Amino acid sequence: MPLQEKDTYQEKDDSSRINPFVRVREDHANELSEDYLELIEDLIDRTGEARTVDIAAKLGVRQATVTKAIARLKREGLVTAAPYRSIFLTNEGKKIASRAREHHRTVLEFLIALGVQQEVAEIDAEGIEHHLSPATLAAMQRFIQQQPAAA
Amino acid sequence: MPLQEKDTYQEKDDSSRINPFVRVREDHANELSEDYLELIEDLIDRTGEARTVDIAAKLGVRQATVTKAIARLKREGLVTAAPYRSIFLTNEGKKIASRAREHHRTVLEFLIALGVQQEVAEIDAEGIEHHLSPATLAAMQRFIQQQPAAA
DNA sequence: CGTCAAAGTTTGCCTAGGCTACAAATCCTC
DNA sequence: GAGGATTTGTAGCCTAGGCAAACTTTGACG
Ligand SMILES: [Mn+2]
Ligand SMILES: [Mn+2]
Ligand SMILES: [Mn+2]
Ligand SMILES: [Mn+2]
Repeated sequence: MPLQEKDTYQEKDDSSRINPFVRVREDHANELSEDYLELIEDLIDRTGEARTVDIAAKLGVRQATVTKAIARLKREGLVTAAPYRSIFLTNEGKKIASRAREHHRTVLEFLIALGVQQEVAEIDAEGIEHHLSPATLAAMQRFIQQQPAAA
Repeated sequence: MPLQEKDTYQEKDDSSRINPFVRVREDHANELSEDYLELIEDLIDRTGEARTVDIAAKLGVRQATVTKAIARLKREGLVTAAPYRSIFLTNEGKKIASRAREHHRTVLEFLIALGVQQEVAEIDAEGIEHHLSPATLAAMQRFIQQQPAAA
């Protein structure tokens, strides 16, 4: 067998610890799904339907890119969509969308409570939201509570 | 000319505003460079040299992946490296490394000041650090100052 | 109802960033 | 100064996620 016995993924005295870089790559693997699902839910709530063209405009990508991504989400059982028709979330998709929306809201409120200007907070939240452990999210919520909804 | 006049990248009444999703994609395009450069500087400081095998172990990837990434950093003028020799930062590379390290330290201290456990903070910081506007970074620094270096 | 603009899809291309398998160079160690 | 383990590099493969261009479908409306 040509495979080496010991891989070099982790130092030995480190084998039980999470590698932060590995965690970040995992976060990024989920990021696109989360953003799409949250956005689709949002569009349905606010405009009645989720169309390729609107998703593309919001995300700043071309429609072809959205079509391809939707195909993947369909494969993963997170959305349903018939050709030339708009997009719907499965129950599984709805769960992820809700969680994503919740994270997003928490980060946004947290940054604002911290004193960051609304518009900047909205930009930064979009990236940060995918990299938060439950403990960090909890700390952010605690902080929001403690703040007297400042002026 | 087959190209459509109006692209759909931005809604019209929105054209001067930054699209958060576009910003996140830009952040991610810089992320790998920042992490590599920070790590290379770290290894040089702590062990005397930056070797492919050690970079791979730290990042949790295979050596072949590192070799390819280093080739890209070389192309971009951020590192120098002769075949079978260890890796060095250019001045440009050092600048980015220092900035990355600074961001990293700020986020880490901030999360700890917020009450997040050290180990969790170290994991989350690795992802968050790439998504921070100057204003948010400044707010974090303010918060760190205000905290009495709590027990 | 026919036309045509808007929306959606398909195809083919590209880069980044992973991987394995194998080849080559380096460098301990005796 | 061999020889073998370690390290580095190369080649080829894969997926994700972008793009443009061309094609197809839908549906509004005159
Ligand atoms: Mn996001
Ligand atoms: Mn990220
Ligand atoms: Mn990082
Ligand atoms: Mn870092």
